[in-house]
Formats: sequence, structure tokens, C-alpha cells
Amino acid sequence: MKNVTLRQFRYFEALARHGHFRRAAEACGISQPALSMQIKELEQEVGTELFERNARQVRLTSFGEEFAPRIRDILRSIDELGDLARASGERLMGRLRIGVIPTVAPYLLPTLLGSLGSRHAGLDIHVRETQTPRLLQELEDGRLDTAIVALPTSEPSLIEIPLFTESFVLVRPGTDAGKPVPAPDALREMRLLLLEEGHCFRDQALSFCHVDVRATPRDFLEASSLSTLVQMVDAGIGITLLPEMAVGVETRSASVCVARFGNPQPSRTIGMVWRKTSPLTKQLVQISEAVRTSAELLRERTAAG
Amino acid sequence: MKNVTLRQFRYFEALARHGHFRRAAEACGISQPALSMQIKELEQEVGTELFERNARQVRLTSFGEEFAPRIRDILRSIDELGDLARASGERLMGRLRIGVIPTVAPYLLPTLLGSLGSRHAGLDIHVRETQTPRLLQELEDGRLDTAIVALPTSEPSLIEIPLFTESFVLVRPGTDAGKPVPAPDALREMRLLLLEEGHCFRDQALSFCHVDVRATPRDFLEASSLSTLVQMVDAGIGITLLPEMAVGVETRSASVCVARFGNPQPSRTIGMVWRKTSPLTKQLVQISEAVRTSAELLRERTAAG
DNA sequence: CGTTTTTCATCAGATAATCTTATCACGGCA
DNA sequence: TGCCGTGATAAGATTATCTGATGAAAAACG
Repeated sequence: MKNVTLRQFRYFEALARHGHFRRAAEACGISQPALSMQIKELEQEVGTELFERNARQVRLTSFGEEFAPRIRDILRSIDELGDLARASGERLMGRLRIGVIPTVAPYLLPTLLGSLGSRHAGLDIHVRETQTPRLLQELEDGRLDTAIVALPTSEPSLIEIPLFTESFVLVRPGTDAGKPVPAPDALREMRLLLLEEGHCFRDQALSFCHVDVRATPRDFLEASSLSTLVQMVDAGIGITLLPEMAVGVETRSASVCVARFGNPQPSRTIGMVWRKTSPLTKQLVQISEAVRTSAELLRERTAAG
Repeated sequence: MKNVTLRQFRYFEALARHGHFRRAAEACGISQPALSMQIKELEQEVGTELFERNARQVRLTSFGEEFAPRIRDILRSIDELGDLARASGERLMGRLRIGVIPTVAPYLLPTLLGSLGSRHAGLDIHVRETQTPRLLQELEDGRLDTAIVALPTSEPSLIEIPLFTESFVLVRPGTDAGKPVPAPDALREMRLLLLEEGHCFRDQALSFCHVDVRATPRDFLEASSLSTLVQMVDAGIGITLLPEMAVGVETRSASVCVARFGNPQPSRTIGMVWRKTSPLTKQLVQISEAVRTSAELLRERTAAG
């Protein structure tokens, strides 16, 4: 074990992830033979086969299975070493990999990236937009530094700090303007349009209507983005909910009408989360303040417009 | 942080440990310029100076100080990776680094190494003989796989399993043969010869005589080994205690007399300890059984002789 | 106060590790 | 059977790393 190299670990990780020599090699930016050789050498060093090469597929042996999480841990530690170095300057700079859920990203990011970019030159921001479970997984794996999601996440390994709370508003066809706002339970009996499964906002909306999320869903019509939802409402297909932050952008070019609910107002809390062990904590707190400011700014602008 | 290498980590660790380029390089088995270059490259990669090169000494910067434990963790993880591989075979083989306290090593090791070596060829045993605190430190650092010390160690990160309990016997000049055995407290008033500070056996002996170990010690005469102690007794300088296991070897060529104490008999429990996280657990349990057998054998032989 | 010694940095050339391109061997599949 | 697509292997090119010689700067010595 004296001659293993990090390179071998990185290649191992890639191969374990892709289960395919050529693709893993490509991901590593090397040729397939180079990967083959390094893997072979690693196996020699370890003294056991790590991968089972069936003609059809490449997968971890049971021993490799035991090996992989340790390798990942090591690689993550090294990644965090870099974070530590970056953090040492106290200064906000270097790579920052941030994940954002799809029902927040399009509205928050333009403002946020603008303000972060101008106030902290030298901050290299990578954004990943996908649904919460995937974001949390990537966070755990060390492939993200932080994520903006709806709280709570209930992940004990993560710190979560709230950023802002946003209400949901009712969106109806323009012809419904002035009609009374239905009670939450009444929504169940109407044509409520929802995001497709996996979006936390879908669950939050259902929960507001007192629909058990786990129950076999009635055949709601489903869309893949808030923008589509509004277009469907506009076409008179039904009604939907929108998080406040999306209202300005999404309803601008549609002839739909927007109404607030009375109490209890439906809402969700958006927050920022990161690994408790992350050495970037100080930086991330700074970032979170920038996010909060951006959200504030956005709310003011929306209210004004 | 994408181009760091384990090699650089190992060199970093060595330099941090030795605080001296030439000696660290020597420890790594490379030339001093090679070390300089790799360290420089690591610093470049990290983006910060890790060492402060005073003309007089090389020491970690405050940032390097933060860096070092993480590096050590990583190196230890990799070491354990090797252990895991070895352990996977269930078979007892590969490198085994074992530490033993000085008042046990000379008596136990000949038998033990013999039995381990013959029964488990392919087991590459490295023995380290030094005092308990150092053994425990090296165990924590991952520089030892296991240690044989007096229990308890009170280290929560270690597993300890008892091997055997040995009594202490009184050793007096041959002319004292037949005299009554003094009570423990009486020993305080006699010329009791002890090992020098740091040996756990010294503390155990003092404790038996109800001397507070922390109290300013009376001017006991001190020796650096049990062998020396017996020679001093032989020369009529005083009396001493010996752990049973040492009696056979140490009193053979001396004209001293050995007497057992009445109840309560002084004694200590010798045990084996290792990191709870060690993947070698199964192997170490096997080893511990071998040790217990060796000790048994030794006791029988001593009783016979 | 000059000289010697010690220490780390730097450089050029030698050596070893790693990569690429070309090619093979094997099994699935039409 | 002949054609993919797969991973393994081989030879030569490239890159990383090491050594040995040397330099500069400070400390130790006489």
C-alpha cells in the first residue's frame, strides 16, 4: 500500500461511478488504456480484484464495494483540504459549487449571480439546478459546496440556515378575476395543476390542500416547470399555485389573475444547507447573507412592478 | 487541488514531523532537493506557505498547522485501506506493527515471535519497544497496529482486551533468604529500587507501597531496566520488585532470593489494545490468542525451571 | 572578524512513471 | 460468419520526479 496514488483513487472512483472503462476514461480526460493500466496497478497494489469485468459490464466486486466508500471519503477529505486553503484567506474566492432547486433557481439566480459576481471578483461559481434529493446527495458526496432548498431537510450531517419565507399564491384564468378565493380543501375538487413528481413544491402544494402526498394521486395534470403551469392556466385548463418569487416573471406575459389566500397562508421556508464539516463555513455564511439580500431586493422589485 | 499527490502528503508529513529538510528527506529515502521541490509544489497547489523557513528551523505556519492533522487523517485512512485489503483474506499475513512495553518485551517476545513466525509464515512483524504513552500515541497516529501494555489505558478510541495477570514478587539479596516478607507499607522505609520515570511498572510498584505517585518522590535509586535493578539488589544496594514474567530470566545468574507477598498480592493485568476503527480486528483477536498462549507457555516453563 | 559549517533553494541532466496510438482478443449480435 | 463494442496489451513519446552539483544566507567557530 506504499505505492498507491491519488490518481489511481480518482480513476477508481470514476470507474466505479461509470461502470465503463471508456466513459470513465473520458470523464478523467485520459485514454482508455491509461485507465486500464492504473486500475490494474491499483488492484495489484491492493492485492485483490476490485472490479468484475463481465463481457457486458464492469462492476465492483464485493471487496471493491467495501473499498469504494473509503476512497470517496479520502477524495472528499482532499477536496475539503482545498476548501480549507481557500477559506484560510477569509476572503471569498475560488470555486464555489452551489445547487439550487428548480422552483427557485430561475428567479433568484440572475440577481444573486450579479451581486456575488460584482462584489466578489475571483469567485468562480458553478451552479447546479436539480431537485432536492439529488442536491443533498451531491452535497454529501462533496460534489457540491452548498445548496439552496426548502427547509427542513432533516439531514443530521448538514447545517441549515433559513434565508427567507415565501407564500404561495393562487393563479387562475383571467376570467376568474374577482371571484372569491376558495378554501384550501376546496382546491382538491378543482382542476389543480401541479409540477411532476420529485419537485418539493409539488408536495408543498398538495400538503396545503390536505392531500396525503403518499396517497395514490388523483390524476392531476402535471408540468415540468412553473412556466408551463402558468401557460396551462392561461389556456383555461385549470388553476395552480405559484411561489411568490415566481409570480413576477411567470405571470407577466399571461392573462391570468393572481390572488392571495387568507389565513392560513400557504408558504415555505427556503434555506441554505452545507456539510457540518465543511471548512467553508465562514464563507458560506457570507454567501447566505448575499442570498438573503438578493431575495429581499427581488421581493421589493416584484412588489414595485 | 486537482494535482496534489499522496507523495506530497507523505513528504509533508515527514517534514512536519522532523522539522528539517535533510532529515525528513532521508526518512523518505530521497534526496533533499526532491523534498524541497515537492513541498514547494504542494504549497503552490494549496496557494499558501505551509512551512516557515527560519534560518534556524523549519516549522509549520499557522495554516500548515491546520493542514497537518487532516493530512495525517488522510494518510491513516489509506494505511487502513491496506489493512482492509489484508484483512479481507481473513488470513493472518502482511505487515503487523506491534508495540510492547519494556518490562514485558524481553521476556514475552522470544516465545511470541517464534510461535507467530512459525504458525503464520508471510506475517511480517515489526516490533517497537517503548513506554506506554508513546505506544498509545503511535497507535493513534496509525504508526502501530496494536500494542501490549498494562491495562487499563483509559483511551476511549481504543479497544483493550486482557491477556494475562502477573503478580509482582519481592527480590532481596541472597542473605535475606528466609527473612519474613515485609508488609507493603514497610517497603517505603526500605531501600526500594525502582525503574526510572515513565515506566508504568514503576508506578505500579509505588502504588503497591501506597506511595502517591504524584508526590515529590523520595530519592529512590533508579534504573533503566529490570536487569539493572536485579544487579543492584545483588550488589546489596537494596531490594526491588519484579513482575513474575521477568523472574526466570533476570534472577538466573544472580544470588538474590525471591519471595512472594501474602495477600493482597500485588499484580498487574497485561493486555492488547488497538484502534476501534482498525479493520484488522479479526486478525488482532487471533494474534491476542497467540500472545495468551505464549504467555501461558512461558509461565509453565518458568515454574518448571 | 573572517572562516567554516549548516541549511535550504535552484539548476541540468538522468531516470522512472504515465500517457497515447495502434493493435489484439473476446463475446454478443445480426 | 462477419461486424461492432468491449477491455487488455505493447511500443514509443511525454511528463513527472529524482539525483548530484552548486549557490546563497545565516549560524557557529576559532
